[in-house]
Amino acid sequence: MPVKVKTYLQERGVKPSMQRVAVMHYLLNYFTHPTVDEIHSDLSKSMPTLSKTTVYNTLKVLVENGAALQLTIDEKNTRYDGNTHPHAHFICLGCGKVHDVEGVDLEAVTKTNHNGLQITETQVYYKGYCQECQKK
Amino acid sequence: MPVKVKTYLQERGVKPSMQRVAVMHYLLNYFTHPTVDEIHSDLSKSMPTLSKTTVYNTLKVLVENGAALQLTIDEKNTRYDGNTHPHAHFICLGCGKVHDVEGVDLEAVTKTNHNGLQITETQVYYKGYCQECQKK
DNA sequence: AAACAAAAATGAAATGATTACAACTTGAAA
DNA sequence: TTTCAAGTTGTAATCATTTCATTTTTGTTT
Repeated sequence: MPVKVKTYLQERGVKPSMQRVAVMHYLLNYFTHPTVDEIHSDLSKSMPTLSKTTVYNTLKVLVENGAALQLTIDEKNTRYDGNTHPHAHFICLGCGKVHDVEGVDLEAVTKTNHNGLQITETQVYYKGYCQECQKK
Repeated sequence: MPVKVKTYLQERGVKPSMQRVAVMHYLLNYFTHPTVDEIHSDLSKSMPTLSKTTVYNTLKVLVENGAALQLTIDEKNTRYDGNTHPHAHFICLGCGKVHDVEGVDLEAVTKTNHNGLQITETQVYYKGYCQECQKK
């Protein structure tokens, strides 16, 4: 771990409770773009009392403080990403997995003049089929 | 109306029932990126027996046949767009309105080499504050 | 035109993600 | 150590969406 998760949260103005550290730690180690359910059920193994409400609350706090990204690429479930560096996403319509897409210059996409709109966030979503699923 | 909605649907392989024509007509006349609820409650005025399930079914058919776009820019509600020409979208975090954003070259955004991913759709979403809401 | 079959529409009920809320716990400050 | 605000928990409510059985419509065949 490069930086302690506790410090990571404090630097972003998030009080580091045990539960918040656990969720943040999860997001900084598994870049699978997990759903609330996945985070909750995985963490429950080592923290049996962790409630799903807390996972919801925590993710809300993390997103509000720029410590996580909220993705709406998947119509079924909101997904979260601990990688807050701007990047695009791809969802496979075959297997449902979400991947990062590097090499898309989001800065460039955003810089265009947009008629006085004040843009705070840019999301680029691709849908299609991953290499695995193309074979089938 | 440039082309009859009935013809418009037939050209896209959608059987033009009364309900489908009504929904498609709505999307081709109101580019407000409406929710299912908005479509249903507006159309209900002139078609009191229209069920919300039918609106859901119809929108699914329209999206599957490329006659409408489904937007997930708004976390609360799925929104639909009768403008299927590729374009970016903006949602105002103040008032919640969704606007089209012209001048973003989606072709260019998509053309980049993405490691063998087969991309069938690209969505570009901006979030922020519209001119009106910036004043407040 | 009657009979039929397939497709579409309907409304009620079920599902499932998310939110609201009241009670309980924790941890830092006085 | 008492106090208080913030955080956590579990249950219940909410609300968008889906499922499903029934009814209606439509087009086709006799």
